[in-house]
Amino acid sequence: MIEIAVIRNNGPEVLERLKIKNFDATGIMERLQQVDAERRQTQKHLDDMLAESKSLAKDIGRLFKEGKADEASALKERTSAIKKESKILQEQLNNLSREQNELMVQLPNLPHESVPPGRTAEDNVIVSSEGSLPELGDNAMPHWELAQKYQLIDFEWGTKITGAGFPVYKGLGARLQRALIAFFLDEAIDAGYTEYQPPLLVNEDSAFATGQLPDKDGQMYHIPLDNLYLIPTAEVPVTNFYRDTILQAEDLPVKSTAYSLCFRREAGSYGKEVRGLNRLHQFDKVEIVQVTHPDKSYQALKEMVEHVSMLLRKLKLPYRVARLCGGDMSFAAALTYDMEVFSAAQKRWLEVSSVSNFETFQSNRMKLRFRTGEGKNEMAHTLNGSALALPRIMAALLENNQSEKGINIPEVLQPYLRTDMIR
RNA sequence: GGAGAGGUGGCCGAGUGGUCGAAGGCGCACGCCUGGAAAGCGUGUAUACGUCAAAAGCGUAUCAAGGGUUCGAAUCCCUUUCUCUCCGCCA
Repeated sequence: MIEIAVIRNNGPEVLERLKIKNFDATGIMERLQQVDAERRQTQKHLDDMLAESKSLAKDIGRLFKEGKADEASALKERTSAIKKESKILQEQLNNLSREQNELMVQLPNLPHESVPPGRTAEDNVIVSSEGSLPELGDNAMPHWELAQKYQLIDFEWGTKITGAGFPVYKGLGARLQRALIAFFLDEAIDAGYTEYQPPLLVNEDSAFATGQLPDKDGQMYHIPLDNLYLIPTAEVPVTNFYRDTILQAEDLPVKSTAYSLCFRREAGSYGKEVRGLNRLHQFDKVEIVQVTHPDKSYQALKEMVEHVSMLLRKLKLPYRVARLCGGDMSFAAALTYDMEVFSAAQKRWLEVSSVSNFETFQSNRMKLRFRTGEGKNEMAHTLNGSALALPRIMAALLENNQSEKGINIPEVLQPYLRTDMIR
């Protein structure tokens, strides 16, 4: 949620910046400013009224004690009149607050000034790339064929048990998953993150706080009986650890990491985009999350991008980093870098990580603050990134490292997998 | 799932209709004391919104949440929710 003070004082700028996200906020902003003014006026009116009522009640109490029941009764008339009026005002205030909130929640986060304009992924700006693209022979196989050949994944079983998008990893495929998870977690721990195992189901408040609700309602699996959502990313539970919290300045930055399963309905996806491991309903991911001082968040964003880059270098995967354009960014993000690896047999760049700074957007929704040195409470900044999402990493590893003899395992994974090749 | 008990400030804990944002304690911060520390003493120590250019100050709300009774509610009533204990079920 954008802070109300910004909306109140910098209206034109808000409109301009949201245009970068291809969001026309004119109508919402107009109404919002109107509602905000009305709300404040109503509250002032109500507060004054309640103040009078309160002081009258005190007088009445005193008069009763002094045995002046007649005088007290006279005051009661005024006080009950106030009560009637204030009830109406209270209702108006509630309605205005609700409307204000409903409007606020519809506004996406303001993009950072460095966000390039644009509509689709085509308009993203590649800011760096590293590693050379492997040249595979004509008989190179895509990962789904390799998975079949080496008995690593059974897509059929998954379809039988659940449906498309729920693969069954088996044998070395399952072990490779586990190796990657352990590797990613160990690297995150070495980088100063604390490991957590969060719940995989979250309540409405949590899903709202990180911005999945109401924006992405249809993208999450929902369990109506208990009104819980399956997490689309560990970002949701982990960031929500600090919902309704006031941290001390010296606690910052808070760095958390978690491995979790992620569940996404991916309604509307089809075709080669979803072939094999490219897009799943259930997948594994290690997430890194930071809560930082507002002055430090862009430094932290840089570090997180660097951390993910380091992982990809260690895995010897060619990758590139894209700064997302306004149109391709998520609702809640102020600045996002996508990390893509080259999947050599598919000859495609696959997004394996998305690292974002949300500034105060999530903090404001979840009331995540910190106490400054001067003893004031301020919104903290939140950030998160995948480090990393497993399926596409697996796809690229299988495709890029295939050979006549088998699939070569990168050195860093060998101790975890206890082999150097899948044969 | 059944029965019962309970949710008060960072923590513990008092408070069953009247000046209560809430005693007392702990913790924390600052000051005094000390060679230094501990102890001791003193002062301070919630959040949100509103008012204000801003701060101070002031106003309002908040004792799980929402509603009700009353001139007045932490205190009485209703609903919801969460926690705990016992029973049942169960990895």
